[in-house]
Amino acid sequence: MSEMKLTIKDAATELFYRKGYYATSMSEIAKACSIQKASIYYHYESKEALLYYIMENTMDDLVTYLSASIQGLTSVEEKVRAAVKAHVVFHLNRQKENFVANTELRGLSPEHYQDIVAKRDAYERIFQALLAQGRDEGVFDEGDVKILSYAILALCTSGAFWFQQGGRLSVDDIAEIYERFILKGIT
Amino acid sequence: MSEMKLTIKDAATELFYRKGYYATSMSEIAKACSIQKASIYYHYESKEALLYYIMENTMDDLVTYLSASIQGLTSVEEKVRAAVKAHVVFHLNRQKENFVANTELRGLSPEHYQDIVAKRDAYERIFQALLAQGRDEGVFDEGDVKILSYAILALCTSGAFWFQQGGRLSVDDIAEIYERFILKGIT
DNA sequence: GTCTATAGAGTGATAGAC
DNA sequence: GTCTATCACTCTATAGAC
Repeated sequence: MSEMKLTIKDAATELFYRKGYYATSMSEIAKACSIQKASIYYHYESKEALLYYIMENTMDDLVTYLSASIQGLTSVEEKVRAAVKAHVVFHLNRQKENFVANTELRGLSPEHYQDIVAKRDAYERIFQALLAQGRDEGVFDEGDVKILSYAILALCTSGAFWFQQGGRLSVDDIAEIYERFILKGIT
Repeated sequence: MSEMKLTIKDAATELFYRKGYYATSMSEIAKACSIQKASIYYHYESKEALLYYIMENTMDDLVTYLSASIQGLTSVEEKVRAAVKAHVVFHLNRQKENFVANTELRGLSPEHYQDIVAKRDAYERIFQALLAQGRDEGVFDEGDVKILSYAILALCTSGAFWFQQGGRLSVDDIAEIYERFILKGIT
């Protein structure tokens, strides 16, 4: 990826995060990069392609990070703990792009929308499989696995909506609070 | 409130929910009401005023509903249970306007934004006071009251993002799942 | 209260020079 | 790769007739 292509992506992420996708114009993105708006179209086909590009990268990295975080662990409880921690850490460390990926789905074309939702569903299924395994092994409570997974992910994602870098609590502090809360809730 | 004013509000709520505030035009709202877009301005000063009106009503009703739901209860655990249930039930029964109130804050003018955020903060403080009371009485675990309140509210609000009327689970089913999960998490 | 007509500004995207 | 210029369109909002 060329330097300017990356600069544009970062500027767009920041603006989509702060103002929203529809409220952000190509002129504003261009201004943030000190180029003309026409120049963006050399790097990206359209505004929607730019949004898709941000989301696609975020989702792919998220799945990769989660998979790496639970690999090698043996007990299902360990795995869920690690998965929760990974989700929280990823969402807080890459707060802006995750916020965009979670709130601007409606900005995508139907094809791109389907693509991102498919990635999100695959990601959710990893959590659902762990919850089902824990339930079957008798480690976790009975409970509706789908609803529980939605609850856990919504909870862990919500940090990205209010977290402030350099604030009172560190990323690890917050990850630990959520981890304890969730494990108590399901075991 | 006149009949047409209400019709416009409902149509706008539906469209803001489905397409988002910025992606919805006054023409679309007008079309959904079978009037011309200019006629909307007889009832509402601007598009932003319409958004504010929706949010203000929702927040005021939410606070009223919560207050009524916990009034008369004595133990702090009872109160938290009732508060959680009230929050979930309100958000599922009035799903669309709650979704809008939670996702379109950036569409408001600075003054209106402050106003709605103040209402939201006041609402959150009711939960925070209950959590602090429970912690002081030794009924609940030690824990960061602010972070916990954000977690609980994000969790209970998230139902409004995926809930489908007439689906597999009823409003009461979901309220009960969340209630159990949260009470186990904090006690 | 609702209409038609339009002002006035901004939008995403493209053409073609350099 | 970036620029200037512009197209074609949409948007919110207003003026004034009825």
